[in-house]
Parts: sequence; structure tokens; C-alpha cells
Amino acid sequence: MDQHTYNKSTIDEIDQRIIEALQQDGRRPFTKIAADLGISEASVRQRVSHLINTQVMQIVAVTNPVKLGFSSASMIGVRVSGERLLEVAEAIAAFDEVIYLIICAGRFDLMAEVVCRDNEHFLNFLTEKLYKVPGVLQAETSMYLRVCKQNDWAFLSQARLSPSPPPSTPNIE
Amino acid sequence: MDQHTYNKSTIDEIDQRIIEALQQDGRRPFTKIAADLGISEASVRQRVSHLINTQVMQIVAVTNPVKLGFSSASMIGVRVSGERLLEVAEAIAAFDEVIYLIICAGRFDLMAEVVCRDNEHFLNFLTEKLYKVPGVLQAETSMYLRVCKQNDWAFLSQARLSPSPPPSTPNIE
DNA sequence: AATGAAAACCGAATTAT
DNA sequence: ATAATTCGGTTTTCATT
Repeated sequence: MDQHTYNKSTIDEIDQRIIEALQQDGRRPFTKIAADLGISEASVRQRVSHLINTQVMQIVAVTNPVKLGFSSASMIGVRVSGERLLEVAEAIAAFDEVIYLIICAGRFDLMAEVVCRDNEHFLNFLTEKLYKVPGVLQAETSMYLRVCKQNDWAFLSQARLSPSPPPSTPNIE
Repeated sequence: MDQHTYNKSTIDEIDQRIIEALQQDGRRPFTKIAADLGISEASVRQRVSHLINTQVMQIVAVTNPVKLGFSSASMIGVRVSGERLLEVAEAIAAFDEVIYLIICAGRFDLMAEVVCRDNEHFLNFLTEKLYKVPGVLQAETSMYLRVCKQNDWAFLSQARLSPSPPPSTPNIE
């Protein structure tokens, strides 16, 4: 009984199969997925909706920076003077070039993934932005040569930021 | 000779708006996007298809590891005996726990992002999988404490505003 | 789980740039 | 020649039962 309530807190086999299907093609019709799994379309639709509402999953477009002319990517390990960790993290996260920033424990205090148009742009980022943040002690760059595997996940914390970024004017003629 | 062979390798304003829409909701109906932009649905459909075919964009489901019970995430820098770099990379990429693997230049030869259920699982990954790959010399783990920013390869807004003209030509064959 | 109406999708032919 | 639009038939979505 109570089968019609969707307080489902567990991800079952069906949910996983649905997620797998949508990881391959985020726009795959629910009817097709339903047929593959031998269940009704409405069931698939309901489950997807539930997975999205509970922030287990998101369906989004992801882009390829290289194809967009951003060919200089790197991972930077940063050491920070301890008492300033949070404010430094906030400052670094604010840079456009930083697409991924983690606070972590280990050799580094922060790991930042940075994407630039080219080496000149990257050098400019290091000298004019990163190294000028007060509290940044040391940074070690690993330049990307090849992306071997990319199973995009997403701690979708506050990931969806405002659609129209405030910094500069979007419409220029 | 110089007939304007509008090779559609250029991403114009319309493409960018479409991508931005799909970055927020990968399943947004093309009809809606078309209405927002004041163009036909077929045009949106053709552009999306083209963007996907040329691998500029992908529409996929991304999941939240924490909600799925994977609470131990880390970035691991790996040093490898040089002549085996590619095969080691291939071996590491094959592990389920590795969701992101980069070959890079700098302190490390590889950077691997690893997601595990818990510390026990992670320890098992290190001892039974990573360290058993022939050619792995050294590994330095940074455990994630907090994800501050995550714009995973989805940062097209930057590409559009490019305020300073890039010094190098953006056209790459 | 099934139904039916409304919406969205899709292929192809047509027009426009 | 490339891109946008129109148009119809088909499929999918979605609220309701």
C-alpha cells in the first residue's frame, strides 16, 4: 500500500537504468526509455521528475572548451595562509577563468581548474589575478595535455548561477 | 575563389543563446527556445544537431555523488614512469571510481578525480587498484572538503563577452 | 495503467541570403 | 551554397481517470 506516494529516498535499479540512459543522451524520449525497461512512460517521467527535484540528477548541456577556442587548461594546486582560507577561496572562485574550485586536505589547500584561451591569457591570469589575491602563498600548475576520461558528475551545489552574469555588458554591437 | 564559404565552425550569438538555454535545462523544448529567440523551431533543431555533431556540445544527465551515497571524493596527482604513460593512463581510466582523468605537464603526469562511497572504499581503491597498476610511481591525494565552484566545462558566457581581443587567432582547423 | 487532447518533434521541400 | 522557414504527419508529453 501507499505505492502511489513518492517519498522514495532510495535509488533503485530502475532509477539507475534511467540515469544511465540519460547520461548517454539527455534528450532520449521517455517512451523509448520506458520501452527498454518494460515499464510505462508515465513511470519514467515521474521518476525523472523526482530525481531532478531531489537534486540527484540534472540534465544539462556541457560544452567543449577547445572547440570554443579555449585551448589552455590547467589544474592548479594552491597553498594558502590558513586563517584566510575561506576568503581566498571566495576570491579565486570569482574569477571567470576558474571553472572548478575545491577546498581540500592534503598537499594543497585548494585545487582550481582553470581554462584560458591561450598561454598568454593564462600567464595574465596567474600574474594579474591569482598571485594578487592576498593570502595565496604558492601555486603549482599542471597544464592539461589530454583529457582521458570525463564522466561529468556534479556536486550541483550552487552550480546554476545567474543566467546573466553581472560583470560586463552582455550585448555589444 | 573567395566565395563566402560560411563554414559554420563559427559559433554565433544565436548558438550561444541556445547553448545557454540548454545549460539551464537540457530538455527545454526547441519550440520554446525558438520562441524566446524569435526564430523557427527547425532552425533551433538544426543548430543543436550541428553543435552536437561537431562535438561543441553534449546534452547529458549529471548526477550528484553525495545524493547517491558517494561521500569520499579526492583529486590524486600521479607520477608515472615515462615510457608507460599512455598505458598507465588507460588502465587508470578503466576504474569505475575514476570519473575524470587528465594527462598533464608539471608536477604530476596524471591528475585523477576519484569518487568513493567512504574512506574504506577509497583505501581499497588505492591499495588494490591504483597502486597495483604497473608504472605508477607515486600518488598524492587531496581529499575534497568542499566544492566551492562548479561550472564544469559549461562557461560559454565567457566566450561571448571576450572583452580583450585574443592575441592569437581563434580559428583552428 | 490507460486514454485522449495538446504539444513537440521530425523529415523534406521551399524560400531566402 | 548555406541557413531559415513552412508544412504535414508522427510521436511524445501530460493531466485525468
